[in-house]
Amino acid sequence: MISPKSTKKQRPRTHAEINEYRRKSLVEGALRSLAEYGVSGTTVSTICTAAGSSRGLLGHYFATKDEVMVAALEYLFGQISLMVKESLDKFDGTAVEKLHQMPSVLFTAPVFTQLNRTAFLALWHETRFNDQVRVANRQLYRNYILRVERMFTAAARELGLKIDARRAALGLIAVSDGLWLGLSIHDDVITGEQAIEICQNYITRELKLD
Amino acid sequence: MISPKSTKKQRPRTHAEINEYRRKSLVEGALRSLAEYGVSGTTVSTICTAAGSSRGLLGHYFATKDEVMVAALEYLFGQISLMVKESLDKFDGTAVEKLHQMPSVLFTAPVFTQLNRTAFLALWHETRFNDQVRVANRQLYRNYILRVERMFTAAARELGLKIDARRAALGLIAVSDGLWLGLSIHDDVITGEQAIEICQNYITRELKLD
DNA sequence: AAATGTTTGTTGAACGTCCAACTTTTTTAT
DNA sequence: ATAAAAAAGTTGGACGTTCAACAAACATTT
Repeated sequence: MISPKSTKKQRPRTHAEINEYRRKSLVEGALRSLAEYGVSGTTVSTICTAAGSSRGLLGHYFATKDEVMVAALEYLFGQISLMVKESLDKFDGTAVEKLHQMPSVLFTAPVFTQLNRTAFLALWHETRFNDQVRVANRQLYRNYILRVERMFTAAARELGLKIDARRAALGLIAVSDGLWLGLSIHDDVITGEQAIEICQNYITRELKLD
Repeated sequence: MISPKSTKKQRPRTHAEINEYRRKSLVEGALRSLAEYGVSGTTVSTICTAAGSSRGLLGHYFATKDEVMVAALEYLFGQISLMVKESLDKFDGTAVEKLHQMPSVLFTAPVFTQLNRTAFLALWHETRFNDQVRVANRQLYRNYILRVERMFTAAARELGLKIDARRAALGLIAVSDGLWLGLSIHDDVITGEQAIEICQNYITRELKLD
């Protein structure tokens, strides 16, 4: 059984704080339950236990379990996007260097954790079988593709290259998704370092740098 | 509700035939139930209904539901491997041409069907949360990597090239897995043709043909 | 004291497993 | 070759469990 995540800040007092805290707890609890037990093993009980609340509280914040799943997907996707963005912003370099740096961010902590990988796999499954989750994921996915596409466009402009930025973006996302999911199951087949190498190799060739 | 698949051959008579027929029916029923309802929606009832048998029969052929899942993964993986192998054997060409042809096989029917894609995603999820399925998948995956690696080795030898065949194989598998799973959710984001193009593009660059 | 947040109790439906009765095929005895 | 016995295959209901959703009671903040 998952134990509730230890809270760093002290327990919130006002209603506004409580609302935010509980919603976040429940969403994070859902992610941890999904990562631990999978889709079929995740129930309202396991989510609430992981969130450190009682069984019934979920109904206070979400109308249905599906709604929690949507919120969990948006939260996970948003957190990862934010972490990637922050890491790349911190990394001060050209557009080419930033693009090249991206796989390192994707395949190291705090993005590349067992929790994130496994929860992502479970939610990916949900995306196929849960209409609400699918709709939410489609939009997130579209935006993700656009962001990567823009990175390729910027890098190509820097190099004075003409490339098919969309195809390049789709390819890179496919490679990294494939490695993310493959690695989420078989840690012993590929290491994170190899994954980074494969992705960087892809970028290098797409930008004709070799 | 899924209707049982229409049988082409007439009803089997001998015990040996019946055993084979029923086992296959149940495994295919499991795949169709997984593709239709996902992991959480697949029950002994849905499997047996899809297989055209009564609820109780599953216990006669498999000790547990998990055992059916393992059999379903092995069956699906085996069927796809066989179809790819047959398509490539039929295609009479050099090792380079065969490798180049592989994505076309992976991303067109009868390999690239909604049933196969969706069942595969569901089983991939199972692989993470079901020990028996994970063990089975690990071996299947290893063999798959080795086969693709050998194709790259053969192609490189033909071209008089020195390449990292294993990394090339892992990369191609990652791309195609990513596209398979991405496409199985969002048909409108990428088409099969684009997926083939992206994979062939990867192979071309790995073999330094551009 | 009113509103909001939270826990606990209840309900009906659906689940997987088990199993006793039934049908069909195969073996044995004549 | 035929009939009886045995084995194998199949069915659907009973059982105990678990679930999501609902309802009611309790606690805390405003």
